[in-house]
Amino acid sequence: MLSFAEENYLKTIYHISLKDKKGIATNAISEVLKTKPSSVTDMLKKLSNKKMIQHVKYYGVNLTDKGKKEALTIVRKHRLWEVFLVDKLKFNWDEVHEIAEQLEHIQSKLLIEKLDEFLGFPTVDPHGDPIPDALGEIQVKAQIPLSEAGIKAHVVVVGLKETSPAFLKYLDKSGIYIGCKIKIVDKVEFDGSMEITLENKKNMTISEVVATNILITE
Amino acid sequence: MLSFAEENYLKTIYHISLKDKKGIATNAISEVLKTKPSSVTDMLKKLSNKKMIQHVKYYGVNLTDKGKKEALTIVRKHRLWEVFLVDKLKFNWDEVHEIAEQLEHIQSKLLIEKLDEFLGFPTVDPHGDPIPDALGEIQVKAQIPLSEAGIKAHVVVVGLKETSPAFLKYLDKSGIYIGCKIKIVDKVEFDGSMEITLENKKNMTISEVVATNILITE
DNA sequence: AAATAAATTTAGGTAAGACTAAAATATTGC
DNA sequence: GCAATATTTTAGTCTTACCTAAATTTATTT
Ligand SMILES: [Mn+2]
Ligand SMILES: [Mn+2]
Ligand SMILES: [Mn+2]
Ligand SMILES: [Mn+2]
Repeated sequence: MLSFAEENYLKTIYHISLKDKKGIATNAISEVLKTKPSSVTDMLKKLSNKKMIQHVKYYGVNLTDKGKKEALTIVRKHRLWEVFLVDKLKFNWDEVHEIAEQLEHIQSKLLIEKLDEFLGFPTVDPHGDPIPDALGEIQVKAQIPLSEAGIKAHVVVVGLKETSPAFLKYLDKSGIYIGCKIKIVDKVEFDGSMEITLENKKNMTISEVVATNILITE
Repeated sequence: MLSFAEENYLKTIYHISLKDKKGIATNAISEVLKTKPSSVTDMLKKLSNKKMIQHVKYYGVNLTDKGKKEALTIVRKHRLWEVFLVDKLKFNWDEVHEIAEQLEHIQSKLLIEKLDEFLGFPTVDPHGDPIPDALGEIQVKAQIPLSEAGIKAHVVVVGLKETSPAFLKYLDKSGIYIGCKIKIVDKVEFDGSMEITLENKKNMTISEVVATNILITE
């Protein structure tokens, strides 16, 4: 069994490792977790003893297979709970992270299996991030800007580049949200704008700026 | 903010206080929480400093209004989560307690309000125990044994005195569960057995032993 | 009314997880 | 290549929440 603190460190190391492929720096972890570097060093020793990480003094850490699996389990739980909060409890997608930070530590395999089923086995969370499956496999469908989708393509919105309130408000008004399906009807060469159809058959035109800031798959 | 440990102590003191109206003994708390009496004394000092309890050395503790309100909030969260686990995730009622012990500590007022709404504002949990409302008011309908219900009465099963696997199995087979409605058709004076009708119109006879171990309201 | 037993508190200690200050090591600039 | 700087680790504290052992207080016997 891992403590809350141990789980949070593993998850943080995992998240940093997606950018930094090599050894993760003590300072990088301390910045994310808002603890002092000396506290990080203490924890690294403990996680190293538990074979969750490999730690080379002064040179940084990497997750072991065991540690990576633990981290992915926590990420899975976090994202499933976020889906629950948004889809079932009608939270806004920008209100759920802090609560999921707590819920991700609840211990019960059966609970997560049943929650997954209750939610209809979602593959992305409300922010468009992929949800690892029960085996820790994460589906890394390439996320491309909507502006690069081909004509006649059917795509799914999975994320945003821009997250300013103004942009979110515009999307909300337009009926575009993470997970919604879009068909590309036409692209205007002149200004890069696109004609699209939403799930509800609503037809609309979006500017190139908007299209480059919406990330899709397929 | 209260720690998990502090919340667990308050909840335990509250539960004991439902039986023991006077000062709660240190030993009683230590038995429930499976900690040593000396550890309980330590915690009582802390809770006393926080004005959650009144502690008279060697004579026991009582919750203050503040402490009682905190305890009821935790009970409310525990029971709402149990309803969620049984009603939505299809857990069995005997599988949910341990998970609810964890979920009851999640901090978010809004979460509990939304969960309550999502569940349809339930008033009892899967074990028939009442759920305090957001203000900490608890509906205390008297629970009486089924054996004491009058002829022709329509009653609702709200709890059990006996919880042995054998008894639970029998109830399951008979179609009797917490929340089910029962009509009393007749009582046999000779052996105390009762003839009842279930919601699904099924007629059956139950022994006095069974009738005294089922708790009902109305 | 002592003596004994039971309950409770005090004293002192441990492990987890944070901290500060100081030492050790690595990196950078000239 | 070496001094200055940045990073990381070590050493020593603190708080929380537990523990054991011993002292204190209350309850029960005789
Ligand atoms: Mn999140
Ligand atoms: Mn997310
Ligand atoms: Mn319970
Ligand atoms: Mn219950």
